[in-house]
Amino acid sequence: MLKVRAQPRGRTRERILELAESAVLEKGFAATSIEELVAAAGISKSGFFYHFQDKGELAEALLQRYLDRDEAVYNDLFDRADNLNEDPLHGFLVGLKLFAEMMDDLPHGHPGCLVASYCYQDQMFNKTVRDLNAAGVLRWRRRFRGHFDRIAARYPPRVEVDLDALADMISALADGGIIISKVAKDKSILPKQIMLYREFIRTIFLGTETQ
Amino acid sequence: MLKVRAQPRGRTRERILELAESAVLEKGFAATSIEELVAAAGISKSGFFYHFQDKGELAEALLQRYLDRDEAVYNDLFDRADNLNEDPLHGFLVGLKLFAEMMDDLPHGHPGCLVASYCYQDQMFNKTVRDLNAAGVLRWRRRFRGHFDRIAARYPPRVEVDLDALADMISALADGGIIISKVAKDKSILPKQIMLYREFIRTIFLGTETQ
DNA sequence: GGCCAAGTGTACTTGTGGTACAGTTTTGCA
DNA sequence: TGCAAAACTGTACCACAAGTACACTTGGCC
Repeated sequence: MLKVRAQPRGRTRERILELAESAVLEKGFAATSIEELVAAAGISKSGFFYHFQDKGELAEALLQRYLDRDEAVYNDLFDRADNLNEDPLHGFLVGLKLFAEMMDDLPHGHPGCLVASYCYQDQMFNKTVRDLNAAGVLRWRRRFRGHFDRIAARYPPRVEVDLDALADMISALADGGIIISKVAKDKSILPKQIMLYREFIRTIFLGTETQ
Repeated sequence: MLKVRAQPRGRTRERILELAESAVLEKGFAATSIEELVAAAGISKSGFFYHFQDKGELAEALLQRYLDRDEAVYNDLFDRADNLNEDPLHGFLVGLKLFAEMMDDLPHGHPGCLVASYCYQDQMFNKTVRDLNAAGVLRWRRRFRGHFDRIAARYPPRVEVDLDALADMISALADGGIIISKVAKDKSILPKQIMLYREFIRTIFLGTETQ
């Protein structure tokens, strides 16, 4: 190596995580080699093992970072939407619209969901990572279930639905929408699915006769 | 090897494909080794390469088989439901219910969707495989779009929706539902999502006031 | 009794994960 | 300014799995 320059705290680790995330989303975890990561990050193999004990620790850090970021972004988005509006239903509908717009604004479409990626490589990971993944899904359910409880208190549902299932539906639709978008190479599919979900929520709590 | 017994035509190949499919759905394609497959199939490594030129050919055959089976199963299911009922809407609603029940009856939940698995390991595959995957998604869209055209002719939609997006929604929800089911380790999630979708279809074409 | 599908056996190359450890540079702080 | 700790580098290894190549063998069937 020509340049030998230690980075400020945490910088290199972040860079590795960033590179690893996109590689994992494109090829999967098993096919992402440490060697390609260190080459891209411009460090040596030893540098990698300075930051992570082994590849499994990378997997864990990667997912933890993803879940943390995800939660921060969507908490912010739905809180902002809620604060714009007194009514819980209309606040949530604004949130869903912002969500759809955010997905629409991604220049190359959504890069992929680590939870989904890990799900299809389950056996590669230890219990800690699998539990982390499960907790991520349940967190989404709880977040949206909270919205629906507040909404249902004011707007009795016009359709008989299980509110937990309705909360899971947004996770399923987002993960599925990402996949269909990626496979069909049409980035507009995901935001459209979010907007369809929004339409469903609207008819559940407001009915169809009000249109 | 102690036993040297050639199998009747196609038998061994099928066995490899069967073993490969479940292994790929559990660990991903890259992490599925040829060695473990041949060990499980009770043949030698050379035997594998007699049936498949390389690992890529296995990937292709695997996906092709999956898509063919998938199409046969769902064509049969929705055709049967349609023939039970004169009305296109009610026939389709019966089909969705059968679909949900089928998912509910799987003893260990849905084993996973190869399309989704391949999607998150995209860079591992050649163009043929990727095109095959995309064609699979478009086939689902066309199938359901056909249903909606027939339904909408008789029941003007009560909610403004894009029928192509509505057709994609079932693919997204199925793929997403599989993921959420697997990650949360709750096999009931997927059938519930299908039934929620069914409820959405019902309100779109019948409205909420008829309930 | 010969053909051919369906294999076996063996040897090889390459890539990857992981270990070990001594040395070097940079940063942050007092 | 000086020093300890952090953040690396370089080199040299090991074990093993993936994948390749190819000559050889077996058994069923017409």
